[in-house]
Amino acid sequence: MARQFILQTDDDPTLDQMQIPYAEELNAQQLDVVTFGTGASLVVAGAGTGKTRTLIYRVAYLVESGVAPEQIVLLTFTRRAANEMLNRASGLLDGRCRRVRGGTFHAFCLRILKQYASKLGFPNNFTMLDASDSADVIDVVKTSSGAESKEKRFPRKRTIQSIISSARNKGRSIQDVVEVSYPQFVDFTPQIETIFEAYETYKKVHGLMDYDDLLLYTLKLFSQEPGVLREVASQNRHVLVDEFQDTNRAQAKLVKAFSSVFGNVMAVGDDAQSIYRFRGADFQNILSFPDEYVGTQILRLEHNYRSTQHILDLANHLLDSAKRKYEKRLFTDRAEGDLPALVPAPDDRFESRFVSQMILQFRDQGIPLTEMAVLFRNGHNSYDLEVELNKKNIPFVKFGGLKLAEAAHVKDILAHLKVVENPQDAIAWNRILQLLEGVGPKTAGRIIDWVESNGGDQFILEERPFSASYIGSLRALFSTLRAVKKGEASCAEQLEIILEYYAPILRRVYYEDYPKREQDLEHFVGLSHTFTDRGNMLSSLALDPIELTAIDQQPEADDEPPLVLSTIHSAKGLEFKVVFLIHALDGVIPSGYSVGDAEAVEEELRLLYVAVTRAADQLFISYPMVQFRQFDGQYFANPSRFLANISSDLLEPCTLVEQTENVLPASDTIQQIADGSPNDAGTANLPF
DNA sequence: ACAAGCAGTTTTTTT
DNA sequence: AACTGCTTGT
Repeated sequence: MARQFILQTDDDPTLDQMQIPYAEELNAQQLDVVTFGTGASLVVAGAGTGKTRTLIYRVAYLVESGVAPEQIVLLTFTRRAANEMLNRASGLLDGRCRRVRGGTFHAFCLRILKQYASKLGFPNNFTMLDASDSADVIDVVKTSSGAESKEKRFPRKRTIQSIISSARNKGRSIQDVVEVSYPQFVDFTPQIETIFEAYETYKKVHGLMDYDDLLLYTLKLFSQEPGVLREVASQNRHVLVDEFQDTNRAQAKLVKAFSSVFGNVMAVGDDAQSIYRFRGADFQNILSFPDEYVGTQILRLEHNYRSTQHILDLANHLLDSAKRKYEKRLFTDRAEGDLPALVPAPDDRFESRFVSQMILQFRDQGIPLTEMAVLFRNGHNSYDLEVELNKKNIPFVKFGGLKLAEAAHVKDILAHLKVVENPQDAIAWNRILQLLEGVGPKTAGRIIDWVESNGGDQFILEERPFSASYIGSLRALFSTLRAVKKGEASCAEQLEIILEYYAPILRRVYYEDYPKREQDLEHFVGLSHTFTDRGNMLSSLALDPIELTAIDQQPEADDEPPLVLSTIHSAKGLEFKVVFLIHALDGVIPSGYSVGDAEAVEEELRLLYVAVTRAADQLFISYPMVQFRQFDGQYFANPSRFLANISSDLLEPCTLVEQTENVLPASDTIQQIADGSPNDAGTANLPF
């Protein structure tokens, strides 16, 4: 090892000269993290141990010790998390903290690539592909590369996209991924490999990048251009990484690269909360961190401030049953509170009525809706509940599930913007051309070829190698694109131009439900005022998608702050006083797709752990006993295998009973009734 | 030859 | 709700 010379910093303020009384506001472990000096550190932080709070104080501390805020990089999992942290840090100290750079790995890489794209042979106006755009590229190259087989079992475009993405994220070969995760398609491995190569070429030719490219091309840029690496890394005096257990190989390498000049990295994570294995995350990154950074200090946060002992007991029990043991035992000083409740409901409807009634009841007791959350494994698990909440006029926001930019009509208008931004973007062209009457895949392809070879990027139609049946619509399209491109119009104005052109198309294509979609688009235009330029807006929407339901809530801003509905994945890092976990069925959690793969089932168990540890005071786990399916009608569903055989000291089984006595005429309330003796191990009352 | 419409299947989780 | 395969219509 090279000799180290330590520079004395005697004029920097000491702890007691700082504005914030760190020693008073933090416990000893937290203070160690916050005041950590230079070099590499790994913070192993259990759920609810004040990890976010500690990071915020760390940022404030660094700023107070004289580090320029713009030299601090805070990498988080969502932009929501980054903004929240920086806002809180600003509240703690002052506005300087807002100048801290940060966001997701993808967003951070995008900013670098927008600067240096040309060094990689990409135009700097390259456009982003989301997962379904990527699948569309695959659809195109599948046919043109002749790899497609007429056999029935050829994988769908979405599946091929997942295979390719998985291989790239895990740094493995296509063959490996197919053999391990998609054994049913082993026979098609050569074709998938061909498609993969064609896919990579296609993106290069058309100036397109997918999510994985943002990470991988940034790494490529760094290895190809050491000067760029030095330039970027020398701006990062301190690198802080949240949720390190959910980073993949590429992200771990990026952290190394970002910190390669100063060597000051702090990675914070919890191996027990790793829930993104499916997209290449590897919690081994935590375990190998000390090997990667010689001299790493390992710091721990173990004191849970969030949950009652009962909730922690259940959480600890779940981890105990994991095959791979996590050396973690959370403890708290908090009073015991109520036992977590396991509530079987006869069916979906009962479950929804139960949850919504309990929510109203807690609200009457003074708990604001925002302090409560309903969590579920899949985005669609909450459909029935959403109907019930609407009926009862309970406002809610939903995180996870369909995103605004993923809705077909929004993708349509965004595709018009993309074409103006990057006329090479054949996928966007394809989308907007097929909206024209009389234009299908073949004709769209021919027009795209024409655009590429005839400078159609000026959107001028002179000759007409086109059929009369659609030349009119094509003219209208081109003149719209010219109008969008020409003016110095704002994003919102550009969208208005497109919308005016698109309105009749919307009505024709989505004749069944266009009013709803029109509303979405209007909200979307309103929202676009926050963006300054087109390129920025397009990439922001791809990287930090806005939830579709978040938009419905906007107009009535002074309404009661809403209840949170969220997939467990999207609830990461959040906490609530009251948590309902619904649809806790076997086949839902663990997902039916995971059974058979022990590692995948383990991840589902961690997912349940994450859900349970979101709760501070009250936890209700419910499931419908009967499920409906399209063809075989009703069938009985089993509760999650993770909840079977849990002692009633940890998770209290409860029953739901329909109210029989009519206290109120139109009462359809569900009444919780003690079944048998009060201390009977089998059942219990819920506090009505 | 190609588009459009219909019927039947298939759907995790996210940047 | 979206994708695939099939049939019909231009």
